[in-house]
Amino acid sequence: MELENYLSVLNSQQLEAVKHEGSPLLILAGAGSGKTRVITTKIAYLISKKNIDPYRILALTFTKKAANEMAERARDLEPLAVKTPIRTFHSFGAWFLRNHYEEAQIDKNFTVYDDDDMVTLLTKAIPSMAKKQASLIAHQISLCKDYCLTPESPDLVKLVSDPDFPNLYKAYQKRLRETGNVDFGDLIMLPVLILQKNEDVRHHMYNRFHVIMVDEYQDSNVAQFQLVQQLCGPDTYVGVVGDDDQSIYKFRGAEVQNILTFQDHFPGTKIIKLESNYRSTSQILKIADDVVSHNKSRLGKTLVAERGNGKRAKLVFLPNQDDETDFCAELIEQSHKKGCPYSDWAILYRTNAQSLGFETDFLHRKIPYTVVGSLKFYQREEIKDALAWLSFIANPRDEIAFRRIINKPARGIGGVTQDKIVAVLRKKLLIEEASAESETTNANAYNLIDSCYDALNTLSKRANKSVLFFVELVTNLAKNLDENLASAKNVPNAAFAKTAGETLFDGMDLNASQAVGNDGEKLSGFIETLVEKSGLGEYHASQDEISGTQRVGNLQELCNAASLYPCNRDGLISFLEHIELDRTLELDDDEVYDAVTLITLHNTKGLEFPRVIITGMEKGIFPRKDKTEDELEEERRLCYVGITRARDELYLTCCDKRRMYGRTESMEPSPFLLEIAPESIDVIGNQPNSFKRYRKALANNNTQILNSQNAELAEKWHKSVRVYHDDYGYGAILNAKETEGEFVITVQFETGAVKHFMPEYQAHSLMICKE
DNA sequence: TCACAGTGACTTTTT
DNA sequence: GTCACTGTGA
Repeated sequence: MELENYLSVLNSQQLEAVKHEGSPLLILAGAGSGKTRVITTKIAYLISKKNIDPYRILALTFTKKAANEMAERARDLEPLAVKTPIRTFHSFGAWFLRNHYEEAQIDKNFTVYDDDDMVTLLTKAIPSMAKKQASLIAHQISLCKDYCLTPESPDLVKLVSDPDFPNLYKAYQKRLRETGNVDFGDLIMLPVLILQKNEDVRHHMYNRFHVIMVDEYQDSNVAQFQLVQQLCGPDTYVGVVGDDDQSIYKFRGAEVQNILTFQDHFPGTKIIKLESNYRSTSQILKIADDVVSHNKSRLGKTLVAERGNGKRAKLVFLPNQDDETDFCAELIEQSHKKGCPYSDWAILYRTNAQSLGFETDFLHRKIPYTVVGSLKFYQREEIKDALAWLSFIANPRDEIAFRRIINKPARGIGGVTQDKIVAVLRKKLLIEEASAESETTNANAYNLIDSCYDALNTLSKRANKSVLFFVELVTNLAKNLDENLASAKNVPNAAFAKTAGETLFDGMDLNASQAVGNDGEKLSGFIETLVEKSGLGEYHASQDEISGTQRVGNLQELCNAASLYPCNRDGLISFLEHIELDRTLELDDDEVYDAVTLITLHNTKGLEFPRVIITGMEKGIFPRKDKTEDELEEERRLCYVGITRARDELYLTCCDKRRMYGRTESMEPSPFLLEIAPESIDVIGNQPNSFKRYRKALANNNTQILNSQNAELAEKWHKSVRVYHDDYGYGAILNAKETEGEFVITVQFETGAVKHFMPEYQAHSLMICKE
């Protein structure tokens, strides 16, 4: 279809946003208002109508899924958009660092440490630290990096008050640099620091990117904001899209201020609001609005439904979680019998753990499903082992990977021996640092293989033999990979060599999964060899026999995932990077089939489904227990996100009892359920008493009341009830409402005095008079 | 250095 | 109920 036709289907605000130029642009886009359409159309428009080189447009998103979808849609509109880098923030950061590894003082072949690796590294950097404390510190370090604060930043104390923390952070950074690797936070923070310091790099970026677009801007953190800021030169066009009501990543450093103060940082910003919702029916939107309107801190906007009234949503009360599973399964089975595809359905939950019950039941009933965003696969021991091998071959200074693989299967190389070898490496690095030879760190840098050799004569006879065996194993495997390099040298660039109008040798196009030739050796073959030769295969096969697990099968799965990558170092690095930046296991294309989606609420951002069931709508689960007022608002936004994923049908389920920690607990309905106006939703099943009481109070016009405990009080202490107080005598209730979570009544006494009480705490002095 | 058994902690949410 | 960590004995 011609672009004109695409422009003609846009509403006036969308069209304005697409055509806007000349100043920074902030699009405030409600859920389902077609913001992805606006971004993709804008990209196509810039390329075909404004003659912008597709290479010079950069689009940034938060998840791989969103990036892929955006790329696909842009390409459909304008084939040249295939050259436009549409990336996640983190994959952009990784690309940037591969091109500037020297400035960043990291290894060219760096890999990315995840949270677990951070914790392990911390315990090695500071041996006295217990694991629990290490997790806390690791989390705090991540948060600091989200705010782009180095150990030297004076603002560090604002985030973490512990006076010892800067030193811990510093020690961690030093150890991390020694490995040559980076963590997630570095992928954003290091580029910012380099750009701030280095004018040449900055100008290079100004030349490289003339247009920068950011999606889901409400979830950007301070570091990401600074990155965008640094990338923008005086002539760069910047456009961001976001919705403050959908900001759900504060816990990870997301800063709503970024969207609220965008205009201050980018003067002359044009703001365009998109308030027409093309996704959900108005019944569903009404519920979403009922809930989110209880938030105090929001810009405030009202979505207008463009899709008619639709079906009423249903609130379903169920005895326990098994009934919840059954209810969902039967609902889906029935609709499937009537011809509705499984893929119309999505089951949403607050925590990953909740997927388990659905998985087992669906397996049993033969309902096909996919679990989206589950990290489980890459958390499996055997997968971590294989990935550690790959990481170590990619970067032999990777201490964490080294420790993981050197003694697995057991070769008699324990912690003491490992420490010795690592100490040799660290000593050497220290000497190098002192003699300032750091420029030569990369190509033939001293690594753990070298230090293994150097440590040999200090080891016991047994350890000596094992270490020798290990280093030879690694060397041989690495040779395997490097020999392939010669034959497959040009494979990665081949796919682009012909199409590139202008060649930019910065690897931004390098997408291994597209670039592997049909005939070239595949990386999967290498991994198979590795699994066999390293003894991992045998080791895990025996584990399978002992406990009936599927480890060998999982390892095979990992090999399959690598089949799209060429068998050389570049292929290995891109494979690892791909996995590190997107832990969700992708299905092979031919395996895409009709299935129910099981997904956490967080993961649904940017997605939509015809039929949605939000499960576990119980206090303590959703919202989670011990939330402060601010966090409660974020949970409420999460609820809003969940509701607005639904196109046509919405179900909310709430259980009376739920098994937790192996115990069965009695649950209360989620306060969010109480916020939905009774006329907006049909109720099915046995309403809990607290819920009934609340609704009754609501009917008595006590609309203020939020929590069910107070609803109980409100039933007794409502307006115009006569009371007697020990000190003030007789009176009548003027007003009853909830203030800051407490139930407060106002009483007019016969003496004329007006007093406020919390009846909950006045049982001894205040009583209701019988009529 | 390793295997096993007992204990305790535990569940957010993700790139 | 499950998983991971710790300490003990071989």
